[in-house]
Amino acid sequence: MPESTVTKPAQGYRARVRAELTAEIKAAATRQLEAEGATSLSLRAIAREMGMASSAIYRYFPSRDELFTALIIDAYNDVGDRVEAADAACAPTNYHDRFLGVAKAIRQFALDSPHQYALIYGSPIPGYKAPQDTIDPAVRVPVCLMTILVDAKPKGGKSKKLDQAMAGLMDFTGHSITPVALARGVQAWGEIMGLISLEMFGHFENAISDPAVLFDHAMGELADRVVQ
Amino acid sequence: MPESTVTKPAQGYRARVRAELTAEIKAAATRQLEAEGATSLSLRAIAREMGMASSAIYRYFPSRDELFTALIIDAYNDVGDRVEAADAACAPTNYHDRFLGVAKAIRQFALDSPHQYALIYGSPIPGYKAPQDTIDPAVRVPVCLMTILVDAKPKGGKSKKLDQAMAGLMDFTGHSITPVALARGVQAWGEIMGLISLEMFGHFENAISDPAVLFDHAMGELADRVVQ
DNA sequence: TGTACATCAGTGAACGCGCGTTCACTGATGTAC
DNA sequence: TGTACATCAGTGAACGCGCGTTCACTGATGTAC
Repeated sequence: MPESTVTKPAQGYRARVRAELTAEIKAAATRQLEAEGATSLSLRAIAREMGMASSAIYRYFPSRDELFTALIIDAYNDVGDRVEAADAACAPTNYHDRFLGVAKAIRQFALDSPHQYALIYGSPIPGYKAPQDTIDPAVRVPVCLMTILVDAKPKGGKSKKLDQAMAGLMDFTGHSITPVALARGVQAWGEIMGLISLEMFGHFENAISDPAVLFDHAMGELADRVVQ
Repeated sequence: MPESTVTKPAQGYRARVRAELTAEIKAAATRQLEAEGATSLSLRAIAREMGMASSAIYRYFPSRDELFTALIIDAYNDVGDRVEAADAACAPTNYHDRFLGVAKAIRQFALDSPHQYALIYGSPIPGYKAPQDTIDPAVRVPVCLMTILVDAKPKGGKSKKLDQAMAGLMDFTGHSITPVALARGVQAWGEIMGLISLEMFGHFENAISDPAVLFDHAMGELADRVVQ
């Protein structure tokens, strides 16, 4: 309810209400995600929760898939924000802490938003094809990890085979580290995601009662190995 | 069509037909899984594919969830069979090869049956609660990995905190290796599953063009570190 | 400043579809005497 | 060996439900002159 604002409201009243409602729809969708999982997310249920006609959703998202895309991008940006913040909070040359902070930030994201985690790191949604716009948000986490790795200037042997197999990644690093060192980074990324996924998806049941302790131990050991 | 079998057919004709049809339903369900993903698996579609009334499925599986359970158990047993076979094919004291064989067997399973892989190692199916019967098949892979680890008698420090955090696993090993060594095994399991999941779920796109080369390299390095 | 028109948000009914599950039923196959 | 009965597989209709999406519409908000 903007009354007597002297300055013209930023891009108009309607645009602001629209942005708010768009956010609200995404919030309702997120809530549904948490209750039911990704595949059973329904436009009608969202509309119901918001007290509007189901057809009204189409003023904000042209289809169910577009809504999915928005949720996926938000999830990637959430974990991306956390990871970059954790990284930035460390002394730039303290690679060990930077690595550890990033790893813990990813796990914390998973614990805080398990369904968002499953949405982006679990099985792909059947029938849904991620558009190009998801790529940039998606790579923020690996980019952050690889940047730490490159900064740490790790040693490692050469390997023409590996070099070719990871051509895309090698280009990204500007060939400033060797393929074996880079592979170690990818392995670390794999170990982080693997441990978190095993935990989140129930594979530690009856075996590991305190995953946090194991994770922290593992990440300490991993950081020693990869960026020290 | 069993004609004039002298011996009485094993547990009767009907029982055999029944077993065959049960298998056929699971096969049709698997085919659907491959085409549509886990959540959109429908009893009616299976019945349609098999040319029978949708209600007939209920003679074989009392509900959709029971069918899911059967598929999940089959998937765990498939990867379990592969992993145990790969392990058994190695000289028992060649821990390096045993580890490598097991890791490659898991990845090969994922490549051969991506949707089965997603079914058991991806996001949980919303609304589905895995019953007790899935546990035994589910632990075959980690049990195999941990057995190799224990056989290799790895060194490693003590840690009361880790010991407690992994109490269940420690009990399984009969406390024959230290918690730090055991943690290294869990880390290895995490790295295997993480690298495969990143690959299968599309996170290597544009970065790693030949995941097989990276995986084999990583597993060689990992085996050196864990069981050598 | 006031008027005429264009844009937009939201409605409610409808289309066409698929789903899991139940139920009373018909025949065929097995079992007991 | 033959008969009477019980068991089982499979049918087809029905219940009650939810879904994504389209469409013509009503009012309210913005814009141009």
